Amino acid sequence: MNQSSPILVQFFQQHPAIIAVKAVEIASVFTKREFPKNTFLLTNEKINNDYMFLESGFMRAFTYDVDGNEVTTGFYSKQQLVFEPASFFNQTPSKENIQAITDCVGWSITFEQLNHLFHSMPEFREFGRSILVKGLTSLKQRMLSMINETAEERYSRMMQSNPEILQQASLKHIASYLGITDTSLSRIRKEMSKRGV
Amino acid sequence: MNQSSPILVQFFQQHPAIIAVKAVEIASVFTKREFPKNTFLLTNEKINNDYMFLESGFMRAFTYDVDGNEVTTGFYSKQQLVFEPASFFNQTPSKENIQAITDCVGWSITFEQLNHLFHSMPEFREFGRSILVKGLTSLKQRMLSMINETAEERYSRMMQSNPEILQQASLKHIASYLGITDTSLSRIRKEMSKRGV
DNA sequence: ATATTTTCTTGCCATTTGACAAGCAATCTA
DNA sequence: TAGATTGCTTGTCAAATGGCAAGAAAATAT
Repeated sequence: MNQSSPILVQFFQQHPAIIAVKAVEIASVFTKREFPKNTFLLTNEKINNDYMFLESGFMRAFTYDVDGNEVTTGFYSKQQLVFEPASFFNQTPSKENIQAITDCVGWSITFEQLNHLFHSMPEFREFGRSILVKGLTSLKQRMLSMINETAEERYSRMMQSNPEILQQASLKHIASYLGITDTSLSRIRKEMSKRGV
Repeated sequence: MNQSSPILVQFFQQHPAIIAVKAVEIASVFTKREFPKNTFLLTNEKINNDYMFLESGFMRAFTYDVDGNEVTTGFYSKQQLVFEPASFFNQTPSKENIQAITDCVGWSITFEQLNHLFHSMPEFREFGRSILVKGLTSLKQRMLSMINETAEERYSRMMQSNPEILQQASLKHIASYLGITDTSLSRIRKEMSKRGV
């Protein structure tokens, strides 16, 4: 059995269906990974074969639009799972890149290992499903935010709910995540500070 | 064993991991449901307890924004599964409504029945996972479309990929799905027809 | 430390989209 | 069929955001 991470064990134990002993068993399958700043966990066209828990550091996912510009599709801070569901579960080439924005430490398993855990542990299946459902829910929320709110409101909301993003990611990355240009975001920041926010 | 639907059997059989005999076994658990035009499969605050395959007809899901306006979150045509993942899988009150836009016929199972199938049939688990992954993937795609494309491009894309929506849904429903006002969509239509599209 | 590159800000102007209101068309209901 | 409701279009104007370019600031490399 590998050396394993107490933080990882705790992460699984948070799930209502997973008892302590099982959390340890699950965590023991994961392998430690390190990603220095600016290196990639996943690059375009490759198959995502890491289901990775981020223990420390900060990452972002991005893809390219038709004009070749980067579009940030997600930010990941510590204590989150980092993987691209379509590529990982279908074992198909990814359209996304996942990059370490700071030095990162994580723990990962392969597709095969994950399937083995799913097969042998019903409670871990439920955990896995809840991760997908959570992903869907938060993406739906983000979609509604795109439809109903102005860019400034979306930015405000991000400041409140994920302030760490503002410290870690560049304005350009944040802007494309919010669906605006970096120019507009700069102006929004200015407006808000002028009004004392 | 219930009377069951050949269309439903075929639907499951399309999945690579599911063989004919299993498809029949799965389909047999589903119960026939009918929804006259304008009736609801799910309403706000209720727990979604139907994992439903739509055999014929057309449905839409919507929620309300802060000002109380309806926002269409999805359209469902025949041969698709209709349910709200967060409410169904977490068994929590739904923030969405799902309404029949035409008379509909479907086949559904409960949360309990689904879990039983997941538990007893690994291939159905895989099917279930692929449904969630597909949902995530198409929502991501829609998100990118919101970020990178103009409303006209989004509308064009919808005309190409889901022309049946244009025949079934009202302009207002389509507009809020595309993230614009009905007024704007009306103008976009006019512009496009002026240019001969 | 200096040079170089990247990131951020700002100005000017264009485009897209929204808000509101009015009118017309289509549909439903009694 | 008349009346009412709902759905769609259009006009005017305003707000939000983008495109482009220049410069300032910050980060990075040599």
